[in-house]
Amino acid sequence: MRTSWADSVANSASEIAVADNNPLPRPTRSTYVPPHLRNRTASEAPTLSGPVTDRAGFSSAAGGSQWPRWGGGSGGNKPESGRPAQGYGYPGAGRGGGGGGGWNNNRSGGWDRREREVNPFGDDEEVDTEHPFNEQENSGINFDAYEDIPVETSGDNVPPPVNTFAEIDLGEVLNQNIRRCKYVKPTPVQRHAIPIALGGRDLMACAQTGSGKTAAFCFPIISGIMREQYVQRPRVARTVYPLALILSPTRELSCQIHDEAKKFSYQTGVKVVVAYGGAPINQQLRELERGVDILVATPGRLVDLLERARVSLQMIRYLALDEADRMLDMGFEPQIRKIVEQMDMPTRGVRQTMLFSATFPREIQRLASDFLSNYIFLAVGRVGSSTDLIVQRVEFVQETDKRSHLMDLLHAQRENGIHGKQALTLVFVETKKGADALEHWLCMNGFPATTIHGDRTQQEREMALRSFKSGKTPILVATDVAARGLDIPHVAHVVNFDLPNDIDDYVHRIGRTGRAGKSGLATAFFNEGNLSLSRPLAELMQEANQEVPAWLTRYASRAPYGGNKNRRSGGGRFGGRDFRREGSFSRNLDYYGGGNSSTAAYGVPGNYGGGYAPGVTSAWD
DNA sequence: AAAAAAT
Repeated sequence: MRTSWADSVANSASEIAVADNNPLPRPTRSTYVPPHLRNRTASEAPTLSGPVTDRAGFSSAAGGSQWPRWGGGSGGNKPESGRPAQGYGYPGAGRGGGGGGGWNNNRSGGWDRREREVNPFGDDEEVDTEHPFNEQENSGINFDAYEDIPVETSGDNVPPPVNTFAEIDLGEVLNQNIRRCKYVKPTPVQRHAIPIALGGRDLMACAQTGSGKTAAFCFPIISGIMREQYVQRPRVARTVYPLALILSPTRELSCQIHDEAKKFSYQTGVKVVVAYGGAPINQQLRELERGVDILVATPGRLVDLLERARVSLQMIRYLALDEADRMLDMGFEPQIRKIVEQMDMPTRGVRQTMLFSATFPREIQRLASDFLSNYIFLAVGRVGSSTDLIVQRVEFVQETDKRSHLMDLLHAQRENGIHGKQALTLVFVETKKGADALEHWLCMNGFPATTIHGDRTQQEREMALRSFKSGKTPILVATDVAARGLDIPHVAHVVNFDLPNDIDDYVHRIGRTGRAGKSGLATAFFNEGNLSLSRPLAELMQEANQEVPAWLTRYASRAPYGGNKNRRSGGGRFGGRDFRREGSFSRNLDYYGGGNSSTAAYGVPGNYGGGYAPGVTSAWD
């Protein structure tokens, strides 16, 4: 039987009082610490925030600091990754003044910020330290859906995966937050990616957001920053020096990552700030000035901040690109190169770089390798594993019939729904104008809808998302701005009103449902305008054990090879192969290689039974 | 051709 989190917390509250040897003040409202008693550890090291081993509550000092102490002057290195000794300079040295020396620890501004930190978990209850990772607890993630998922890794000396959070020494404070999040055991991507990241290795990972991808790169980053005894950063007027940078392709996704990272870093002293366009910059500047360890950002706003010299990347130790293939495609690549290669960020091999996405076209992998050093490639998933959870339907609908067809779907859905309530339905269209038009039409016809796309103000976008999540407008019409990464609970149905031209986009779109191991439905409207998608779509559906309509198979068999960019560029659909391994020996398996072997890929159902089939797709972000 | 991302 399931025990609620609140119950177990209540039951163990008295034990905690004894068992908890965490020196930090509790986040309870009743605990008032007068100013003169605050920040006692800091008084032992006046300009710094105190030894992090105290703050983090690590069970041992094993490993020690992975990086050279910035104030110590010793040129240590990261033994695990064999990085060269780093001769960091001390930018701004001598410019600071006064008592504490010329350094400013941005993480602690004279008092311990944690005492004022808003509890992102919305309660002030303690967590169960007596029964860490109690298997009876339930995070809401359906772990059974993740059993026996095959994993492919390549690269030198891949650290072995772990099976439990307890096996990883992330630090007690972070462990508490993991329990507060009700994560009982790591998801497959976390099991593999966290040890790799903690080992200081660069990583290219194909993984599913719904199963905790954000945590997979956040935990090691937060833990790594905490493990620093302290970090001394330059003090240059109005410039801040984050230690970690997380980039994502949309503003809403950056916000989401920020929210998650804030939860994970609660009470750790690690400060997370988000910066994105469309919102007043002054507020973001103020947040930055209050100190930042982890900066989550969209590229445009970050470039702005860098050009204003309000942010410097020279202290960056961790770089994470979420939706990395998107970040490196034509639209974004120049900006990313500018940020990573042409500003003041430490070079690859000096910083640690982690790229995450589900889809990783070979061409993008090749590009991405510019940013990586001796990296490990990780692919988590199995033929049809995740998309098994999403029922995919394709219907032949002429352009002129799409609206009435959608109306039929929505009516049927409403009638089958509980109390006649409309289930959350996400409708993807091709254009911003089309989104507005469809939204208007739906509203006119009695279906409360809203829309999200790049022509709306940021306020409108955020309002639309809130209104959808809350069920106030249970239909959200969206462009591809909402296709990737967004974790919207309870999306029952994704409708591809207009299909995308790229199968990877389709994979990301339908992945907005069937999250966290739950089931979902995806319906696509297909017509002659989508011929180039017929082959990859039919393949994908077949590989995911979906029913492929005969008419679609016919279209697919007639469709010219190469109509889809992924066929050419090397597919990145799951099953994701490390492009470094695609030498001549695997030519006959390389369905995406541009060779004629690819024609063998289609219509060979015999391969799909077990294990990997090359070029397999799933809804893994 | 469209979408996203700075003002």
